[in-house]
Amino acid sequence: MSTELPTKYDPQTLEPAVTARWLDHKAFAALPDGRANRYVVMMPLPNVTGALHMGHAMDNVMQDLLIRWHRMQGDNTLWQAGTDHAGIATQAVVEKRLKEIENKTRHDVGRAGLVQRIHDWAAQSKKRIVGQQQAMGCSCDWDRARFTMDDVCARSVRHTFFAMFKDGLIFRGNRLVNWDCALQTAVADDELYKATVQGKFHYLRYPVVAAAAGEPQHVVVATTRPETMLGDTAVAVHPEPTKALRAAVEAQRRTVADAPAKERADAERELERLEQRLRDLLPTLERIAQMAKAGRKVKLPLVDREIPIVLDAWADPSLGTGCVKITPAHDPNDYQVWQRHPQIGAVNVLNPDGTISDQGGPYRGQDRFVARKNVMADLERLGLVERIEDRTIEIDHSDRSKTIVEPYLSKQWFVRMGDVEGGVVMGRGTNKEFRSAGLAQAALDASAGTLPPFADGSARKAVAFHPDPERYRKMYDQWLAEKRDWCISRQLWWGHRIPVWRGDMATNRLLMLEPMLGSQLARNDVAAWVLLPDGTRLSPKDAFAQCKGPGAPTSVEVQVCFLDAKNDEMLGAILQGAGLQLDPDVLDTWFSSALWPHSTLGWPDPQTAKVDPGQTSLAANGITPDALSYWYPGSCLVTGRDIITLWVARMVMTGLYNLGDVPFTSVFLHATILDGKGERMSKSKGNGIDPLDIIQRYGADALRYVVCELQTGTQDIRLPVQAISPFTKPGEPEQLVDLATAKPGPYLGTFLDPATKQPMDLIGQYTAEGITPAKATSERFAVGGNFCNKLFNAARFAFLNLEGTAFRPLEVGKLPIEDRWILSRLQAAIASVQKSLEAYNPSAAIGTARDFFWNELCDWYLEMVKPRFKDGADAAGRADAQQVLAAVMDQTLRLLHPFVPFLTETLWTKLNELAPRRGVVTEFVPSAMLVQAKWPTGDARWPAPSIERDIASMRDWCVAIRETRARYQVPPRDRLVARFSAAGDAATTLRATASLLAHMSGLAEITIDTNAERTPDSATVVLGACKAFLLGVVDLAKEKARLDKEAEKLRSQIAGIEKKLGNEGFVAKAPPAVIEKERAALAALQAQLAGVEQSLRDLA
RNA sequence: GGGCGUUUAGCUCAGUUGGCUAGAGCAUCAGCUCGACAAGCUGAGGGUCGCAGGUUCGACUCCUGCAACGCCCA
Repeated sequence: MSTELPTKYDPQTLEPAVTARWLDHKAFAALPDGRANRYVVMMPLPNVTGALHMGHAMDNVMQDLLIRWHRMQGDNTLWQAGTDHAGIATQAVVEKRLKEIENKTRHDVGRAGLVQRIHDWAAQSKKRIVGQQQAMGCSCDWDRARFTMDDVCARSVRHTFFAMFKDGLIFRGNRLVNWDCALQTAVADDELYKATVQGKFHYLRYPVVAAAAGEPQHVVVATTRPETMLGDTAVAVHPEPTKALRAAVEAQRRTVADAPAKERADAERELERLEQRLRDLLPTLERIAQMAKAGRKVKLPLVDREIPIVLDAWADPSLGTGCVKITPAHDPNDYQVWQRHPQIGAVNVLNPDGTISDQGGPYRGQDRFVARKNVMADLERLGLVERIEDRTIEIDHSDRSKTIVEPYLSKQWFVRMGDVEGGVVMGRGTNKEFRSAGLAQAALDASAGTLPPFADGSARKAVAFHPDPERYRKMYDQWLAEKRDWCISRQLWWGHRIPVWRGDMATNRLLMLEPMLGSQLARNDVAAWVLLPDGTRLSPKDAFAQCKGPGAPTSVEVQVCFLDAKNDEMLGAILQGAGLQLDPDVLDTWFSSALWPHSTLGWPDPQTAKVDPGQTSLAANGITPDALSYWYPGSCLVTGRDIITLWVARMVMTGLYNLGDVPFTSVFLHATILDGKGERMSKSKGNGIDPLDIIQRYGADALRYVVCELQTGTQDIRLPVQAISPFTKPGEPEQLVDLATAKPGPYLGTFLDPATKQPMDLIGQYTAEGITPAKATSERFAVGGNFCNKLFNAARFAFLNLEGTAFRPLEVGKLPIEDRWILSRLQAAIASVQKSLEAYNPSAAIGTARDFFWNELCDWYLEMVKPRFKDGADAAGRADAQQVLAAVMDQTLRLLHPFVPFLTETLWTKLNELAPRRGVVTEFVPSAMLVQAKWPTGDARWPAPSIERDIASMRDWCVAIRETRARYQVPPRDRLVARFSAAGDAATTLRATASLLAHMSGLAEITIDTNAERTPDSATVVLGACKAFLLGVVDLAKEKARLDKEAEKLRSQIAGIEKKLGNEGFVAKAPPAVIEKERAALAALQAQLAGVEQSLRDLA
């Protein structure tokens, strides 16, 4: 297949052809083999909610960079691709579409119907995501791609849940959740946003029961949500109001004293307010605190319930009325109060749909906002409203439904993270089994390197973070150290269903069932618990024994989990008959994501792991080992730091729990992509741009180049984004609209075009609403396009001259100076790129590669060898030049391949045609495709420090001469005569490089003497102790002015160094090497100044 | 409220254990269509390193305080 390079760089035709070739040849396929060195990257699975944005592009490009680099280094490389079902986000999107398009709710289509629709949506989404990833050049083994709802993943979820449930690590408990009344599910904290709404602060009077003379008749409390009073179970007052208020006053006095002038007035007003309370409010509060100590109560109006007054520091005497109503089921702070005063209890007055529950007495069934009005009207009528204030309130809203969320007390499933009595067996039944105090502790030990050694005494590997190990480990450790239980249930239909049959059962019924159930519940693949009303958890065997005696509870809760999903049908029927139900909830998405590094490899048993048609089997085949034992534990996890707690920590925990080993040993945390305003790019904010937009305009290589360049260390990346206005008429110049300053349009992700005032849709979701879609772009990517264009053209030039290149072993020492120089620089560049990649610094790596390629290879070497390719040039010199150039191109393409794979792969094909055998001293290992070629290592025979110095000196002369030419406006084509005045080493170097210097700086003739004569029309170039006269250039006045300026600059530099050296402290205390360096610099500058001054005298 | 981070040229960012005149790309200006490349070549201009103190012979770098911005947790 002979390829003809087009005359212009065109990524739009070049890149799809390369993608097709890679995929046709299955170039990214991973298969276990005999290699001991493996490199495994588990892709942070994108959501099937929608398409990828630039943040994903960063994540994917970083992974591909590492993967291609390791693949070329000969590692057995697996990049495990896949997608996440993303429970709530996906269900919300599909439900929204169902409503919009068919005007149906999920209840209209039923659980199975909705799940089917989400599967259809997910399939579409997956296709789109994979398309994006392939366009970016992601070299994943697509035949191993997984979805978290696949059979292999579902089986892992089931096994993990079963084991944890059996170990007592999964339990059901009370929890205050953020309840989305529209979607009727709990939502996680990170699915909330705060919005300011106009609300009211209602002051309510609760009558004191049997108020004695001198006691207040009412306790006044304030609330923004008066309907929650129906669920009040106490009012709280501070245990020591005087002490607390005085402390607050003292603190405020100090604030006033320290306040800067502009804040003083405010601080003083606050102090005055507190002092006022000290006088007016304190006696009442003290009295109420006394009443609380005496166990007094207030009567909760409307529902006529007597509730206690409790002493709790949550009631702040400096705020509100100093007394707080306590609604444990509907407020996080009140929930905490309940934990401290368990006797007050909790009353849940809300139904899942946001209406008032049966507990709300007369208001039952009313929507919470309707009930709010009615409650207030009724209290008003009873004279129990003291006053109402207007107030703006920050309220949590659900990101998914955009409605106000309610704190809501409900039963949820949890994974116990804290330490457990007797510890937790990790990697049970494996040869890596060990015992940890608890799940979170195991993950903490993994980052600290304090996991116990393996049975054979070898150390267990730790997890390390890059590129800032301490900072990121701290984030990970701090979160884990809280060891907070992980809430894993979600009230959704989309996801892995919680595999537990549960229900309340009369105790005598349970005992009646013992003959039938007893043996089933004792099976190894059945885990069951019996919960007594006091919370005690018993095994069925213990329960059958204990519930027989007198005083046994009349009713118990039974929970049963089967290891094998098939048993949900067979044995489930029996349980259903006994009154148990399969839990309707599904698991948190992160539960299945946490298993990703081993579920995708077939855990718990790769031999029986089901794969889809066309997918690579995970089983051993008699020749090669199974996927799990070959690739687990993996190598590096590449992700953003926001996911350290949600995902990284949980993968480490489940890996240790299921397999007794960490899922990876390195975590590479890359930068977050921000928009032009410095806000995190995300789909839900509507500011995420599609990498395909960038690819369409600049090419995937350009995108990758810039993304690599942007990844420096820990610095987040600000990426100003413009919209390409879709309202430009054909023939008009394209209009770019800066999205950081554009006015937002009617929907999230839409903006107004300032020219036409029309809205445009940047996220492609509002075509139904009739909003014109617009592509995004960012001028930042032009840099990458420029680079690729340069690479393309440099290669084209090389290829013009490489026809008929042969390989024969060359002796480096006999090559011309420019060949030795470029090989020496190439060697240095390869070493430096390698070092930067090892340090997880792609920006430094691509920077070095670029500098080598552009500033050395293109700007100097290609120019320096041109004469050897001219017609009539010496044949042997030409052959050497061809061989060296082909070798340098070979190594450069290899070096650049992980960064810009498409273009380098294309050029590689052409290089293979022109120069199939290549090398300098020894022949390089050939490869049909660059993706599978060997990573360059350079050659220890290439470095030539003295030649690097000679060329550096030649370049200095060249730049100085060019500058002088530019200053005198000598036409570029004019060849000048130069006389150099130099002696010793400087003269030797000049002689060695004279012909190159003449070629590179446009000189027709060079003479070198110890004391060259200046002609009156010469411009003088001074470099160190040497001079050059450029003949026939000058007018005297201009030359004098130039030299004066130069002398002045030199004098100021000399003065600086002299001052430093004249400082006694410096000479006495600075290290000798530094002083010596300064002295040498001073001498060089003085010599140069002497030269300039001499030149000035010559002019006179 | 607690923790972490950032602040360097018009823009986006580098700057290693403190030590040459603080760098790069883009943008700007001047000149160049000379056989790979105008997405280019050659050259130039541009910075009180957020502010105020301190340590040191020497501070972009270390310490303290302040300010602005961002992220995470509550």
